[in-house]
Amino acid sequence: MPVQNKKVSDAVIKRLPRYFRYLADLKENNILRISSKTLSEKMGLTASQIRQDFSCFGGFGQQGYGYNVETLYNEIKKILGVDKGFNTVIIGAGNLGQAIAKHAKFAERGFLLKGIFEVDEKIIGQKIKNIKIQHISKLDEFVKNTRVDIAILTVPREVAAKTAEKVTGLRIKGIWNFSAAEFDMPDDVAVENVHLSDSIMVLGYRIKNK
Amino acid sequence: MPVQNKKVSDAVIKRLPRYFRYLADLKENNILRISSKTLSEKMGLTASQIRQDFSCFGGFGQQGYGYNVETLYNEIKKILGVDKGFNTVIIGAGNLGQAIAKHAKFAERGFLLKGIFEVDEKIIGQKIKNIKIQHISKLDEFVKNTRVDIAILTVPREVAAKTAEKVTGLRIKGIWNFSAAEFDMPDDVAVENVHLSDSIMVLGYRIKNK
DNA sequence: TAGATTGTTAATCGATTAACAATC
DNA sequence: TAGATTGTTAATCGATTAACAATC
Repeated sequence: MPVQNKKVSDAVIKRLPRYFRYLADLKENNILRISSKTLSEKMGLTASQIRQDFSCFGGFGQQGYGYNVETLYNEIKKILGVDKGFNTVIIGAGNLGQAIAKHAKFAERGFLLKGIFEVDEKIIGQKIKNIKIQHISKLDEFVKNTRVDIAILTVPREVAAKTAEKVTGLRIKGIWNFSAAEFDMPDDVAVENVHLSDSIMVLGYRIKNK
Repeated sequence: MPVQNKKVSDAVIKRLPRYFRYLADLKENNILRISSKTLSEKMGLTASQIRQDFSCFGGFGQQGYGYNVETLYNEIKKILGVDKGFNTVIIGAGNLGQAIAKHAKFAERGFLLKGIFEVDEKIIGQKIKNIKIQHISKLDEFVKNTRVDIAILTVPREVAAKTAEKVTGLRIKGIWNFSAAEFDMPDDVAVENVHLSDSIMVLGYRIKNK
């Protein structure tokens, strides 16, 4: 059984979704097996790194054969928790919050949107994907009835920290943060920042220095 | 003059926007100077790393004093190219494309939206921030009249690679890619991927393994 | 001046790559 | 079987951290 004994490094974890995408693609193209060498050429990695990465979780290959695409896909799916799925709520139904709510891809990947919360009365009551946008004050009651794994934070910077605190108080264990704020959270809360401004600035730098 | 002789590593570049954010914050709070030690505590880095990072660009501090916030802010701004600014176009005016178009923050950071392009006739002709959404076929002519540095790609995965090629053919030097596709580009084109699905999957992993 | 703090060189740590025995 | 390819151990590379002379 692929038991993960020593802590897996961040670098490896960040590559997992990329492996997952490539394997989904191979699967779609009815490719049954793949060697670390072939995969490395497709992905622009070294074969060595691929084997090292997978071996963190026990290794799923077979000498002389390579990896069975279906098996590997399923294993990574399990490692990422996508097989079990996660329930999410969006907090902040502005432009970005609404765009994310409407994004079909997340559901496909096992991230199910269960609720949308806002403070702006003009937006509250509207429906997105058959989910009625509620006032943020209703969140407490909501989490009592529905398991919520992830809060997607698309609120303005000024209220982000406060909202993050509120959310962790409700025992939500993960925050997907789109606000420009950063916050320290208790150790049992996972935060993943999507700083779009940072990302485009890195692009700017690269253009300038090409 | 802070001349950058040897290639600056990716790790450093990715930290620059974060420094920039923290410095903007310090500036806003009328803090005039800061030492690497104090900044390191705020940001959760080591003072050593901060000094190493800045020294890649020549070093902006002074012994016994630390760094002048305003100066450092301006230097990083220059390094990132934010002072000169970048012109952008959005290609794909779906939910995400529209949300990005409406996002005020990018303009503040020197990324000016100049055009929006689509294929869906139902959307074409609408206006966002006083910019009329045009058919993608108008892009060629558009770039003849307006300098475009960055194409923001919010098109479906299936057409992403083709669109990226089109864009580079028009001499646009940077692609901010939100589609799940990946593409190899000529060396003089910079691509920055924002794989939202990857990001939320990493979060899922972390929640599961806390 | 004395204390503080830089920029840089050296040491350490961790991640990537290479090599290879094991084996399908 | 012989060839292919794994998982893993060892070597290398690069990034982070520590130390410290220089100096404001």
